[in-house]
Formats: sequence, structure tokens, C-alpha cells
Amino acid sequence: MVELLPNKHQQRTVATRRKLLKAALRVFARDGFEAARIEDIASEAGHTRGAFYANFNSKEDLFFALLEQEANRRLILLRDSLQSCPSRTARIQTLRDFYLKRAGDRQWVMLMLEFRLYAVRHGSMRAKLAAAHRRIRSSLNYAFVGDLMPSFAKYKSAEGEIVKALLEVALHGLVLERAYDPKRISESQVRQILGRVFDVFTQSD
Amino acid sequence: MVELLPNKHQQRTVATRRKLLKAALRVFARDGFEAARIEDIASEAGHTRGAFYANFNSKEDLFFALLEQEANRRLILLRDSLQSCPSRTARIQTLRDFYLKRAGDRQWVMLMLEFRLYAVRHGSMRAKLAAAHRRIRSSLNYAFVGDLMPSFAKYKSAEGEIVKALLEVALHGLVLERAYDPKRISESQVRQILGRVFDVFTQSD
Amino acid sequence: MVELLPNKHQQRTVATRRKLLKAALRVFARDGFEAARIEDIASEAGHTRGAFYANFNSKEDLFFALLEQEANRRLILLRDSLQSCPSRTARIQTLRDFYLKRAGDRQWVMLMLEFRLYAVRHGSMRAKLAAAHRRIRSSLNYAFVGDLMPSFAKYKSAEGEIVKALLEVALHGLVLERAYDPKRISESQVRQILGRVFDVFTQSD
Amino acid sequence: MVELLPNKHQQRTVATRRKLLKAALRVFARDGFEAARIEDIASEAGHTRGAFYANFNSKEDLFFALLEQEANRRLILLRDSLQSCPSRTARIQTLRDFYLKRAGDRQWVMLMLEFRLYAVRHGSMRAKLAAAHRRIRSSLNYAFVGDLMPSFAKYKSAEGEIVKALLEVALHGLVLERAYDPKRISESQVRQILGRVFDVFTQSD
DNA sequence: TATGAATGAGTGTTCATTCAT
DNA sequence: GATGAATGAACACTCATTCAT
Repeated sequence: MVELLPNKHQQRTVATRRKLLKAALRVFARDGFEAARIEDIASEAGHTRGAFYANFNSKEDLFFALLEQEANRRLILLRDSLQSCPSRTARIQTLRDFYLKRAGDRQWVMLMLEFRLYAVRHGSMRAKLAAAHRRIRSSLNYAFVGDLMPSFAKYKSAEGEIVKALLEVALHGLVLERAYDPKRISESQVRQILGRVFDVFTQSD
Repeated sequence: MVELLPNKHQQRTVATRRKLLKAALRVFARDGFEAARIEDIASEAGHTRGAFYANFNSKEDLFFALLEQEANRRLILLRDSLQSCPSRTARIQTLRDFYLKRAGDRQWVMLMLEFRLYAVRHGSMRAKLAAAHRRIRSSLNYAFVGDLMPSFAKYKSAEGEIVKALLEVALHGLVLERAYDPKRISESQVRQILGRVFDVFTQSD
Repeated sequence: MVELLPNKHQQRTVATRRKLLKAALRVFARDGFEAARIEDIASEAGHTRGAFYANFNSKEDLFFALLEQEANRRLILLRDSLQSCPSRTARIQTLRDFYLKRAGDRQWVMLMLEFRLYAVRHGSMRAKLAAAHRRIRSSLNYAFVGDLMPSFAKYKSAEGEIVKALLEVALHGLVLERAYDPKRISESQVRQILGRVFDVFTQSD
Repeated sequence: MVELLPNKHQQRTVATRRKLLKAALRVFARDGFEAARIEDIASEAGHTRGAFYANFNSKEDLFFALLEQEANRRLILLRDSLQSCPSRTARIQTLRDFYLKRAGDRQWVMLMLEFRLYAVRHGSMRAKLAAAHRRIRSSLNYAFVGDLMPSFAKYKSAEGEIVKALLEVALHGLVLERAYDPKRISESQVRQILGRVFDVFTQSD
């Protein structure tokens, strides 16, 4: 689907915004929210600080915009994959593949970690934060939602939550562990053990 | 083994150092390495910045000293527990209990996360970092070491590593998840699921 | 004398310029020269920054254009009033009324203060400033000029100057004082005391 | 009266603070609050920005501290002068002299103007501002207070206020006018006309 | 002429670190 | 050893101005 951007100004705006978001993903994942410098993000995007402030209100604003964009992007990919599945079994398989594939998505995983840390450290009070929370969280939940995947329903709701949390954090943690010491464990090992975790905690026994 | 501190000066020094380390644990866990301010640590310890610089060379120095101290403390606790175990079964049980108990140790978990993030972000190049790495890593490994726990030996060494990593990151991730949203999952749920993970991935089948 | 604006373009330009000047009066009076933002002026005029730069070269340029326009506007009003006066007494009365009426003209008073402060702080060196100085100053002097008001001539020229200055600054200062603390003195009190000052320092005794 | 400062640290602190306040008086009077740069103030005091922030919380904080210090200084001078006056006439004469002497105190007058402008532009809402207001205002009022100068009492309270305001603003305005154009009026002319204003508006006719 | 994205210099403020006491 | 004043580099953010459209 092609978006029609009537004039050059808007085209430029959208392009700049995209470049900034792309650069921000790299820089936030690499340096963390605190240590990330606006200047680095802007210059990695081929712009100056001013361009940044023409598109975002603050570092925090960019951070949340990035989180939402990336969460949505992944959500849409998953939804599309699930929608073309003919059977429940196929959907479970799709979900499993999607899950394991994320083990290679280091930047996104680091971003999710940063988001958690940021949220923990800045309280849940701020309205802005709260709103971003809800949107991102609901997207994330969606990715493992029981409505789509009835097989999850066998768990009591509370247990379903913790299984989703376990899958999530095992993924995040192992990706971080690999970033920390790539020689300790290989990516295929990570996928293998995550596959086992997935199977153990989602099968209908 | 009791160290003898011959004079008051040395005793005071040691006391100050302890207070600083204790305060640092709180502050680093609460704010993260980047955002933690020397001034906050010093004043939570009831001292001024000067006392800090009399005892440590830099923020990083304190960070590593803290990591080592806390890692050692936990290691010794575990070793002592294991040494009084009469049987292999008892040792496994002790290990399991020790593991689950850490789910309540939020400060230490946050510190471990900070350490990983710090290490990932500052490369493994610096000599200082490298040394600290090695010491802390070896302590941590020790905590689940196959020598002490022969049952782990059934896994090929590589598999043992990743199981240890999985247990570690599941613990860390779920503790972070609870910090992030305490209403989502309870501490007892965390212990329960970690127990299942422990059992599934350490049983001899 | 009506200016003929042959085409729509020019009419639009003039209208934009007027809107910008009107907005500038509000914003400069409210925020002061330093703190006034081009963006605020433009948007209060219903335009963007671009419209501003199509009509003025710089913030300073707008400031001086505004000063000249407003000074001229008031000067013309006074001249017209004076020209229809049948007698010297009537002219003095007209002058007095005009003077007192300015006590309600807070925006203009604030602008005059800003102008003085700007001039004091930016030296008299710049050519631009100097020219604006001269034009505005001569307009202002005109407002109390001895040529029109022979009764002022009784003062030696030097004394006339300082009486004019006193009247001016008493007006400005009291208007500022009311802006600063409206409850301290009422507008009618301001007019009353200014009337007394006017009478005391212009009567021919 | 010599203050005893027990240790060198405190002596240094006090000295630095004094130097900063002295420099701030120059810089704020010269450039105005908005345009005054912390760096300029610090370097005119022979220090760096850091020294500034060790002594004051913000530019605003320094501004108010300066205002209070200078207001107090002048108040004390006046009070001491008045206390040694044998008669009412002498007190009036002292007050008049004090008033006229301020015509030479350009820095203080510019500071008072800045304060008024600042207050007008930043509302009277902020607690900080409000507190400073009250303290400074009460000092200033004191300088012309009817209790000390019973001759003022003949005016109804409201009239007393406006007379005080007139005297104040005439002084401020003429000093600004001289700063604006020193050739227009001399300092002695300023004193002369202020003397006349004082006499006219305080005599018991 | 007017738009608005982008520039880039400028500035208040923070904070790890140093050093005289 | 401990204090705390001072340093100075770093950085987020602002805003007058430019320029392609």
C-alpha cells in the first residue's frame, strides 16, 4: 500500500523521521537510554540535532515513538503470519517460529530491556509513560494472546500470564547473555533451548 | 578468620567502606550505573563525596568492588550450605532452594543486569573490566558448578552452560518483570515457575 | 491620503505585515525583546516564521519598525488634536489629556521601556540603531515640543528637556508599577498624580 | 563587627559568594536578567560556572539573592542615618539626601528595573518569587515609611503609597534616561528635579 | 510571498573528579 | 581519612535564521 504524500515537505519530514528512528534503534540498543546522545542519533541519521528536535520533543519522546513503531511492526508481521494459517497446529508452529526468530533480533531485545529498566526506574506515574505502557504492552500481549491461540487457554489466566512472561524473559535474557559473552553459547543453542522451553510450557499435557 | 584491625583509623576506614558499599548496592540497583550519582551514594552512606574518593578510585571501581563483594558473599553462603549436605539429593535440593530464594533478592538481580549491560556496552577490552569479569564470572559459575553437582554432568559441557544460563536469565528476567509490573505476577508464581524450570532442565531423564 | 495597492499580492503583503506588527506589539510588550520568540509573534499573527522573514530582516528590524510605527501613530494623533485647538490654553489642555490618556496604554509604555533598555545595552554604535534612535527620538520630542507649546519656552532649553524627561519617566514608571502590583495603586490614582506633576512642572509661575 | 569564620573552607565559600554577587551586580545591571550569562558572571568573579552552581541553585536564585542583599544593605544604611537624627526636620533632610544620592547608583536602579520587569513577566504566582517579593518590598517600603517620617502621615494611606511610588519611579526613570542618553540631561539636573519633586510632594501644604 | 524542515551556535545545568584544608 | 569548594567537560534543549519548495 503506497502512501501518498502530497508535497515534498511532507516527504522530507517522513524520510527524516524514519532515518532518525532507524538511527535511534541502533544507538539506544548499543548505548542504552541514558548514555545515548541526541547528537549521535542525529548524526548517524545524517542530520543535526536541530532535525531531531523538529521531529521529536525530547529523548524520551523518541524512545517511546521507537518502541511503539517497532512493537507495531512486529505485531503486524505476526498477525499476518497467523492469519494465513489453515489450522490450530499451523498457528502454534507459526508462533513458535516467530518466537525463535526473535532470538536473532538483538536490537529489539536490548530495546525491550531498556524499556523495562526505564519503566522500573521512572515509576509508572507519568501519564506519558502510562499511555505508552498500555499501547506497547497490549501489542506485546497480543503476540501470545489466548484468543488467537486457544491451546494456551488450558492454563488458568494467571498461569498463562507467567508462562508468557517466562517465554519473554528467557528470550531477552539469553540474547543479552550472548551479547555479553558470544563464545559461551551459540545462537543455535539459544534457539534450541528456547524451543524446548516453548514446547514444555505450552504443550497440553 | 577474623581480621585484626590494630588501630581505630583502620577500623573507621573499613566501616566507611562498608557503609559506602551498602549504599551503593541500594543506589545502583535503584538508579542503574549511569544514573547513579556519587553524591547520592555518599550521602546515603552518611558521608560526603570525599569519603568516597578516599576509598575508591572511580564510580566504575566501586561498581566492580560491589559486584565482587556481593558475588563472594552469595558464593560463600552457597558453599557452606552445600558442604553440610549429606547426600547428592540433599545437595540438589539445597541448590534448588538457593536458586528460588534469589527470586526475592531484587537488588542483587538488578545489579547483575547492570553488570551485563555495562559489560556489553563497554566492550571486553579494558584490563580492569577483564579482570573483574574473570573473577565475578568464575564465582558465578561456581554457584552451579558441575564439580559440586555431578548430576549436571550428564549434559555435555556445552549444554550444561546453556542450562545454567537459562536458569540464570529466567530468574533475572522474572524478577525484573515483577519490578516492572508487580500486579502481573506474584513472587510465589515466580518461584513456582522457576521451580518447574529448574526441575525440567536438571532432571536426569 | 489613501495608498493605492494595485494588485492582490501587494495587498496581502501589507496585511501580513500589519498582522505581524500587531502581534509583535503584544508579544514584545508581554515578554520583552530578549524573551520574545519569532515563532510566537508569527503564530499570534496567524502565520509561520517564513512570513516573518519575508517581511522583516531580523527580530531587531521588526522591533524598530514597530517602534517607529507606533511612535508615528501617536504623534499624528497628537498633531491632529493640537491643530484643531483654537487657543494656547486649549492646546495645553489637549496636551495634558493626551499625556494622561497614555497611562492606560500599557503596551506602548512597556515597549518604550524595552527600547530604552535595548538602546542602553546595545550601545549607540550600530548604524541601524542610531538611525532608529533619531527618528523615534525626534517623534517623541515632538510630542512636547516647544514650538507648538510656547508656554514651555519659559524654561531654559535645558530645563525644558528635563521636565519633558520627568513627565515621560513618571508616566512610564507608574504604568510599570501598576503592572507590577495592580493592587498598590489604581489607574485613576496614577492619572491624578500625573496630572499634578504635569501642572506643577508646566505652570508659568 | 567582625564575623568569625572558624575554618578556611567557610572563609573561601563566603569570599566566593561575595565575588559572585559583586560580579552579578555588574552583569545583571549591564546586560539584564535574560541576556546575562552565568559564564560571564562567574568569570568576572574570577571563577568558573561550577563555582557559581556550588553557591547558587540557578540564575534566578542568584538574582533574588542579589536583590535581597542590596536592598538590605541600603536599608541598613538609611536606618542608621535616620537613627542618629535629632529632630524630625533632620530626618526629613536625611531622607531627602539619601533619595537624591541614589541618583548616582545606576547599577542598583537598573537592578530594580529588572526586578520589576521580571516580576511583571513571570507572574506573582511562584512561591519563590512571592517570598522574595515580600521581603524586598517590605525593605523598600521601609525606606519611606510613615512611621519613621510622620510628616508623610498627612496623606491618606493610599496617597502616601502613590507618592512613594512616584518618587521611586521618577528616580529610576531619570537614571535610565541618563543611561540612555547622557548628553540629554546631567546628573546634577537629575538631582535638582528630583529634589523639587521630593519637596513638592512631601511638604505639608 | 509564504511554508516549514533543517541548521548550528548558544546556554543553563549536571556531575565525576580534583585538591586545599 | 574525610571535607566540601571548585573545576570543566558533557549534554539536553532553545531559537534566530536559512533555504528548498
